[in-house]
Amino acid sequence: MYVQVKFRIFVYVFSVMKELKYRHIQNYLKSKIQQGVFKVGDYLPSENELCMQFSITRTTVRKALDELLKEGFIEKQHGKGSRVRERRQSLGLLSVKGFSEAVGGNVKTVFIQKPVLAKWDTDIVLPVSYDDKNSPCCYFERLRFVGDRPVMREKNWMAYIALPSFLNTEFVDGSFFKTLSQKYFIEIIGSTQELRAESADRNNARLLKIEEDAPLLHISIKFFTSSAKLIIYSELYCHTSSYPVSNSYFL
Amino acid sequence: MYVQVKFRIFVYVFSVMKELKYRHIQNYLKSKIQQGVFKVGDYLPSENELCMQFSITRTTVRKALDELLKEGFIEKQHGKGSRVRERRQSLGLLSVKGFSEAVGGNVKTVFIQKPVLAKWDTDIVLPVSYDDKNSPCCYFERLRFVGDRPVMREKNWMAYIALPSFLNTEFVDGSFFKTLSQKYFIEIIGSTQELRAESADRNNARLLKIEEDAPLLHISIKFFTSSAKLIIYSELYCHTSSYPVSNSYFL
DNA sequence: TAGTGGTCTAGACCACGGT
DNA sequence: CCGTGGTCTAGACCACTAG
Repeated sequence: MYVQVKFRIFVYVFSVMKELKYRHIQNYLKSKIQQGVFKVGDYLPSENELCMQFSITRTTVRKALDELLKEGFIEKQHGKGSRVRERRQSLGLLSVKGFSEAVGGNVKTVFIQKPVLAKWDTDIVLPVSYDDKNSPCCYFERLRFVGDRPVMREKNWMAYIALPSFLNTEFVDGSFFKTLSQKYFIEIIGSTQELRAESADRNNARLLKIEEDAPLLHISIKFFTSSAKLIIYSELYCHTSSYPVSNSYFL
Repeated sequence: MYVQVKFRIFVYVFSVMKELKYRHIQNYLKSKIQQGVFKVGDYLPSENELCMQFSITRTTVRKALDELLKEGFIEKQHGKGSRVRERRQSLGLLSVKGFSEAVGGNVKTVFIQKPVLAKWDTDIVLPVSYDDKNSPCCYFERLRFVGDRPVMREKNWMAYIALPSFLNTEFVDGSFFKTLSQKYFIEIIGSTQELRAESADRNNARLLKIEEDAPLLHISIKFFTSSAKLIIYSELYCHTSSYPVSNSYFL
């Protein structure tokens, strides 16, 4: 009896430690993508090749690829292969129309405040988690332009301890999310948002070059990431009269 | 040679006609859910039972259930079973805070215009598809309250021919989407949206009982459905100062 | 302990894409 | 024609839930 119990505990601990086979393949491929070994547009090894490489069956390989598909890292093409795709930014987050369409030199992002240590601001609308409040806070602020017109002010906060070396990091392609993915291997896995139409206060009016009291779209977002420690809080102020905010969802 | 070609055509037609086994199970279960045979909270037959009922393997049954999971019709519980869940309304669509939370008698929806034949309105922001423009148009308009306060005006258009008997249909639980699902077996499968902060015009100000020129959140949505013929165009005007619009996205 | 869903194996045949 | 991904079979063992 005693032996049996010990055995069961051992089995339990072992099973908790063990990484599932399909998770292993999934994480292996994901890290290769994040590291840029497999670039956007590249084809992954075929399912049969992966079977041989890892000595597993196709069912398991397909399960791993299905997960990567769900996460938006790859797309599959019958008869051709699985290809790395640009990860969907449409994770329930809204994009300013013109930021995706206008791919010429039209779009510009300017730092108003490069990442610095700061206090947790009362401007943050969505509740800041308890752990975050007990950490120093890292803050940065940007202004986004379409052509010469400022269309969005973006304020971001997060726990300093979650990204220690972030203060001195150069942004990859000027993108915060790309930086998180490629330098820290952290992905956005979810978000909650609140949207309001407000009147522009003096500061926003000045930055976005609109009249005070003009209608302004205020979006409060809390981003959850693959790192449990890192939650990103953002407040966006969008001048939507020429460039509405848009998004799509399918499936 | 000639015979071979005929044979291949036959095979092709056959394969096009044939419903995949997992699709068959998927559609079977989906229709039972939509018809209310399996209600929200009910457990579906176990995977092994479905195997026996349809004389197929568990792999195939699981594929069918995975699809239903992705579509949001069921949730799985290890060791218990697969349960019908309230289908996610969060298909990229935003819900007014308070409409989901306030489940008491607090929320009210009032028709300003019951479904009628109308013209395609120029108020529709997103492009109306060519086929739709050539059909008569069905229109209805509602006003949504939290308590006694009007918080959202909702205008809806769609092709009359896609839902012939809709003009005389009673809404299920006062919900348009529930009506589509339970009476027509049509589900929302995607949407695109545009959001703007605007100043309230006289009409919206009157209906929402706010001042003219107060900031108003204007959401334009195009819903795509499981019926290729039916696309729904909506324009929402939200008074967000007390009840912001919110949504969440995960995975 | 019985029944459920979760993972995995070792095959098979098919449809699609390009040579 | 061959290699790719898509579907499907017939098993096996495991972990979770509940009586």
